[in-house]
Amino acid sequence: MLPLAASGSAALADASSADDHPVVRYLDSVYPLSAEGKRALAEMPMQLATLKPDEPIVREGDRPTRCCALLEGFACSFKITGEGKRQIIAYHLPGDVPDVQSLHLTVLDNSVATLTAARVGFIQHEAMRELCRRHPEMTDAFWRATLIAGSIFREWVTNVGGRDAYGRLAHLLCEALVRMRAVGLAEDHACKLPLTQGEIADACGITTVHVNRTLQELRGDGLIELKGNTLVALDWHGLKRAGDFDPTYLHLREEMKGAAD
Amino acid sequence: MLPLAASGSAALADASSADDHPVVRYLDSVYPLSAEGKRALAEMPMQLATLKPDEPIVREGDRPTRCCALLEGFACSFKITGEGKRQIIAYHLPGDVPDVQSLHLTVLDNSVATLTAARVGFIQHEAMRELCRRHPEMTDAFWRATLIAGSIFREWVTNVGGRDAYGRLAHLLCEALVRMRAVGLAEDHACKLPLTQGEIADACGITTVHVNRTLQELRGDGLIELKGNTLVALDWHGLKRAGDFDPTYLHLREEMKGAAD
DNA sequence: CGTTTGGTTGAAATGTGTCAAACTTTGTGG
DNA sequence: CCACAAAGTTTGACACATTTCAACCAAACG
Repeated sequence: MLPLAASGSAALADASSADDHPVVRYLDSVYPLSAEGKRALAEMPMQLATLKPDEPIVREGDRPTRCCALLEGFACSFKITGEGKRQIIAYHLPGDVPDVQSLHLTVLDNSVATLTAARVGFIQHEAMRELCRRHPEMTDAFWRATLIAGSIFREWVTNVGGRDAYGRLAHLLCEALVRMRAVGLAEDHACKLPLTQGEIADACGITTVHVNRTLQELRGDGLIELKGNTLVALDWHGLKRAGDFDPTYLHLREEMKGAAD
Repeated sequence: MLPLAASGSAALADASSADDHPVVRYLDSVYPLSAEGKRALAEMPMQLATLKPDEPIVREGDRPTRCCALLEGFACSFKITGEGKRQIIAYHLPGDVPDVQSLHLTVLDNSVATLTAARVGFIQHEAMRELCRRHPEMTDAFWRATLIAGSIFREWVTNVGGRDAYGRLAHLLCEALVRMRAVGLAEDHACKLPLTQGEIADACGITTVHVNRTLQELRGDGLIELKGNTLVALDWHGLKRAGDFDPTYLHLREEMKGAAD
């Protein structure tokens, strides 16, 4: 793991290849980039920040002048309902830019916070626009990334609206595994799951207590092993079946489809 | 109501002003268009079709070569879960293009069907791309419309995941009223609600029976009147409170914010 | 080592689902 | 225009999934 350096303002591109840049790696997996595109992206000036777990990044109602790229660690988008319940609406992996839409929608309609210790890079909207102007492929790449995020929202509506607790959890775990694999953070059918049961609960729209009981069911059925933040799908096909999981909605590129097997 | 003409292939722009075109009207409400932009949009060649209620338009898994513009009537996007449940993930009003994302994502991840009798226009992807090339403002307008749709998905995740049946229904009705008003299909706090209780149920992730009972609660609390497809918010502020409704997520333009009062 | 955070358990309360029937409205064809 | 069929709404009794609350346990941590 990279050391979590102190805050500062710098481009992330040093001697190392642009492919080491998490945003480059993710975006390239979504929409193949040219060498120049990658370099330009990696050389974007951004203000680096190191964050602790559970730290806010941006808040609902903000009118940001910059985007936030997640470089290392995990984060989530969420809303707080009137009764004070937190609904997690998306998980973010390294390379994600959770608030790209702030380029076009002035006021943020959800908050973003870290789940784990994280390193983020803030990129001025103007720099972003300049990049897209100079390298039209970047526009397409961000477009596609945004559309995929939208597709995931649709699937989440289906998940919380249409499946019971058992199915929701199974589906969530399937998605976690596939997305982790797609960015190289999982091997075979095991990965880190940097979530407490409470955070899983807030994403699935059920209680912590019920998450706990339902996870035990999944374990009892021999589908998963989950202890100390490590998730293993003992029976991948069974888990997919339980979660009614069809990875189409992730719109993986042909070469990455293997991540879903 | 316009007569539902037989299918055919034609531009919709005749002698009448471009502003009569539903897509022009909606897109302009999202992102103000120039006169030329409006004209170009209204003159887009499209294949017209007249559809009955509950007719499929496109299906999950399709790889469309054209987009579908809803010209008249109402439609919805949905997915079918493994247990055969239908989860409605979005309602579409006249002027919507429910599957714009098919321009960038080859395979559709949800189905679209009519709710009422409807008139739709199919537009070849190539024509769409040509339009955006010639009139960059159209790219921005469709972008913004897509982002707003994404924002609505986020709110729906919150709605089905974070609120009980009473709140979900209240929220849904608030959204319906505001969106209807924004496109001129509602006056004051009344509008047509072209949905059966079953269709409301499929959107909220609850049962038809429970929708029925909960609607009675809303009526009993003096919040709404709802009979024969006509919805009236008797107590708009009470309904907003009940649904924990904050219209920020609809990203209405300043001039349209009145639709939410 | 004590303190905190997250996980686990049990019993009772409750919201929502299920099933089956009756009722009402809408639409249609004779 | 009526009569009938079809579709949508309403009701009741009961089953069940999920919540609530409270307590206890285990692991992580300074």
